[in-house]
Amino acid sequence: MWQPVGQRGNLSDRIVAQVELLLREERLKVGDRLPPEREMAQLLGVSRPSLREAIRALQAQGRLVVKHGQGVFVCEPPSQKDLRAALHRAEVDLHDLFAMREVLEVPAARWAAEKISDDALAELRSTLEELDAAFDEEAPDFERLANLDAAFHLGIARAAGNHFLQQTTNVLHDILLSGMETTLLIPGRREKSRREHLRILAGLTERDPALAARAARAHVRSARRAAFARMAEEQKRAASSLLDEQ
Amino acid sequence: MWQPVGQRGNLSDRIVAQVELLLREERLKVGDRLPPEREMAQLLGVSRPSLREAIRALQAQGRLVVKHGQGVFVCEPPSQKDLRAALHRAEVDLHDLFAMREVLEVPAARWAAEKISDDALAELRSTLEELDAAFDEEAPDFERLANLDAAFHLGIARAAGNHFLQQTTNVLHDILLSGMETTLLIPGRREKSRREHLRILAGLTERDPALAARAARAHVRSARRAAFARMAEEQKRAASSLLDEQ
DNA sequence: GAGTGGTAAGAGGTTAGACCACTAGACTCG
DNA sequence: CGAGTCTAGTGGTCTAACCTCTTACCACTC
Repeated sequence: MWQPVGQRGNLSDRIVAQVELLLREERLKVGDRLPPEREMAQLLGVSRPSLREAIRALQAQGRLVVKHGQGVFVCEPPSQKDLRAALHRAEVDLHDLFAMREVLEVPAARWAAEKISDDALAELRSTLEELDAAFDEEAPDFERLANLDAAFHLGIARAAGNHFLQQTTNVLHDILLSGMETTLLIPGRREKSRREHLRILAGLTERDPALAARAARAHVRSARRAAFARMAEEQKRAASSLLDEQ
Repeated sequence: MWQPVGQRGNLSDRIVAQVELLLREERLKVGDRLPPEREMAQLLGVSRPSLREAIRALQAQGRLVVKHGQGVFVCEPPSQKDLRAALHRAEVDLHDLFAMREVLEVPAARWAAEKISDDALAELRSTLEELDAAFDEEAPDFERLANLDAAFHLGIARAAGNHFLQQTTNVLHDILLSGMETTLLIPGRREKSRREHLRILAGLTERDPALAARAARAHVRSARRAAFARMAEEQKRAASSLLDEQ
């Protein structure tokens, strides 16, 4: 399992690659403890500082967690979030993200309403239907829901016919997804979001730029309110659980 | 700048935090080289391995890039890199770029007017003075003019306080520069552009968001008109020279 | 028997100093 | 003037030691 690493490239990069391989092959599973640093360094045929650099890099990527006096452990993939500590920093960025959504998606809806094709319109409609169907499944797949929601907005950006706008919207939604900051699973949010989406779609169908733009603005603002409300809720819960522990 | 780090937590984590702070405050800018590891370790009052672990972590996050034999450098935030990579593949035309300038720079001016600091305001003013001086030189350097013009608009995006807006504006102006699509050298354009810049600056100075936003919109539209007028002109000239050759 | 405290083993944390490998630019030679 | 060489400075790696924290165990006390 812990063969000496190969030849090319930075030593610690090679170590990182090897550990990532073991993670992919699930020979290292979540919760496993790695060998002690000294021992692992010997197994890999490297020095301890080099191994530690590799561990640092994997820690920064959220693949490993290091516990002083205990060992190095494989932790959950970052998709399953529990990083309560990062909430504060996330909030700062979230303001920026939603502000940018409004900046980008309102003109996108306006331009799309002027020039969207019937095909693209049909595609948007079917995306919304898929989203609706995905909600009604027994075990709604969070990632699928988030992707379908993003697909709807990206479809509008594409229909707007501005490549720069489209790519920027792409990156923005990537960041939103990776931050798992979607509001879809908030209780009561589903119906609201659904109505808002339909209003945007109506604006596009009517080829009414002003209507589409208004609907897009309303949607982004509503999503933002929901996101911040949930965040405040989570922080309150985190604070009270801290008190309970005392 | 490189004060010894504080007390709590892992040493290399504290170093990471300090470097991140310098990056946020833009005391370290994209492309900057960090001090040599040995020197930097001494400045921070830590050992070289500890510093190297911190550098590894920041490298894994994509904030630093290490070049053997050269040094450690600050690189673009990942989201900006993604956007640039995506746009490299897609072809973007001038219509798209100017449309996006309006989308981005109008809100930028509005937000900047609400929160710009006196320092940032002074910097913008001096950028405009430099731009004016550069015009009056015997042999105006086109690249310098374009960079100063971009610096003014990027300064506004920075003052708007939204990182994503700032990064997107960065990429946008890079593309404009690389396409040599600046309107500054068009006859009669200098004075007009100067007046428009001053109107934006006035809006910021008055802390009047609506005024700043209107001035920014007017400026982008005027620049767009100038660019397309010149382009039409050039095409006409090209066509007539083609006729002449026959 | 339950609770308390000390102790030691083993984990990560940090340091020092040395040497290797790569890069760029200055220098020298043809 | 060009091409090869040299050198200074950079990151890359290693060794070996010591520090600090966590845990488990065990003797001690009540």
